Amino acid sequence: MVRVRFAPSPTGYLHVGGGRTALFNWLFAKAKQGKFILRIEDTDRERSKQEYVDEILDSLNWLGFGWDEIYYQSRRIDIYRQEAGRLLKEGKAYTEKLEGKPQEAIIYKVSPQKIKVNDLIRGEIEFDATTIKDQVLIKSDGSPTYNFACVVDDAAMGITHVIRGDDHISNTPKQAMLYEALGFSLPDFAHLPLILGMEGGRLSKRTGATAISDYRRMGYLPSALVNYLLLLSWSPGDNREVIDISEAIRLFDLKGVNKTAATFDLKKLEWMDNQYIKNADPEQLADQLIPLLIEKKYIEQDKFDRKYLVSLVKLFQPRLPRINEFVEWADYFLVKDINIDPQAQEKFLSRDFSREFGLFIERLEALERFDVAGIEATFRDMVKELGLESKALIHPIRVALTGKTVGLGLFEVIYYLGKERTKERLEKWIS
RNA sequence: GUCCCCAUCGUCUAGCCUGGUCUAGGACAAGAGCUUUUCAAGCUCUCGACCGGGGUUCGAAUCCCCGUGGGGACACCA
Repeated sequence: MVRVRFAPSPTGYLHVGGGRTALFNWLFAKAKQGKFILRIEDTDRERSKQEYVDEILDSLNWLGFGWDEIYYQSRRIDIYRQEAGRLLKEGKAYTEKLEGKPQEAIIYKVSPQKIKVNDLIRGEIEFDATTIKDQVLIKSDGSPTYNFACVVDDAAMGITHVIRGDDHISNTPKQAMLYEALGFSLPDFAHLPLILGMEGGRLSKRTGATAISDYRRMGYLPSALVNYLLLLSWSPGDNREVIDISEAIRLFDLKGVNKTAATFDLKKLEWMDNQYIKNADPEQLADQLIPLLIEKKYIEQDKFDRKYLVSLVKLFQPRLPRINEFVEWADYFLVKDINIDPQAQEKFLSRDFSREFGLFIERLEALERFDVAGIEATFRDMVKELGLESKALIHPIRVALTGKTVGLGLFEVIYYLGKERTKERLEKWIS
């Protein structure tokens, strides 16, 4: 049975690279009907924080990667000491006390040899152990080092496939030696290419958000982020790109993972997010928006028209790159006093429209069927009578009603704004 | 510095293993146009890549070597 693990260290938030590693592990487990194990590598007591553990678990849950088992290394210290003691007894390790350190450390004696590791993604990689120095197993404070705890745990937890970031390649020979010394059999290794920032090099705060929780906060749909991450260094082999998670489980294979580092591209993520927003349930999107709208004071808790909100969400769904954008894009449907973009005003409302706006209000008042088609028909008639081009009036009205130069079709705007609000906003421009 | 990994459009990638069907395909971005109303939606089109050099071969994006470039790792951090 396949058993894989994701082993984050709670010394920081779960970042995009970690999320992708978790995804591939989880996917591999699902595809092979194996187990996905979560191991919190919290042996560094100084830097490990409970808040980070919470944040990592939250992010993983949000992404939808449930785990079958969870372990904390901090609770397994005895096991590591015991295993190190064994190596000591067998003469494979020695102790050393450094000046200023509380106790002796246990150190593994590296013997010169060639170490070959087979990587499922890269094939055979050879290392020369003479370039590797003796490895500390147990530090002077009694805690294990990363490489040692990792090996002891992977063996103890029956991990069959170690799927992790490329940055661990150079740890692999060190770990391979420890497997052998401890008498454990080697798991399969698969090193995933790194995710780079737009300017090359590591994804960093400078080049954009790095934490999964940042993307959550910005309003990306987890399904879209997961789909985007899936496409970084993996491809189904054909041209499919929008692949939901159940299809991904069916298609995923380590063979489809390529060796090249991928650059994180926010534009494509936005496009992907829009693909998912389009197909999302508007009721659910509305639920997600409600707290934001309340915070903005656009609506009041339990005092708003939910049906109306949902209909607005539907209207904007095809266009939103992130659901949170709705707050800025649809504000004029929700607030009493709209903000008018000064440039838009300058461009479209610099002359006097009293006559046209006044006439339009009259016609709307007289309109029998106040629906999109009716509004459009009456507008077209009026424009014709005035001998104007429709766009000569459409843009100024849009700016007066929405404060923006871009947005929905004007007649939809009027319909959803309603007769009264349309009138009020147009009247402001009549002198 | 030492060790390791990688190399197809600006970006994500297909093709590479099993050389010919590749005048290299798709997507994002960008640009142009259409949509008797905007674009931030939709549709159409355009731009745009096999890092360089040597081999091997009738033939190389595909195989081999060297160079160059990029990335990663070299802690009693993980």
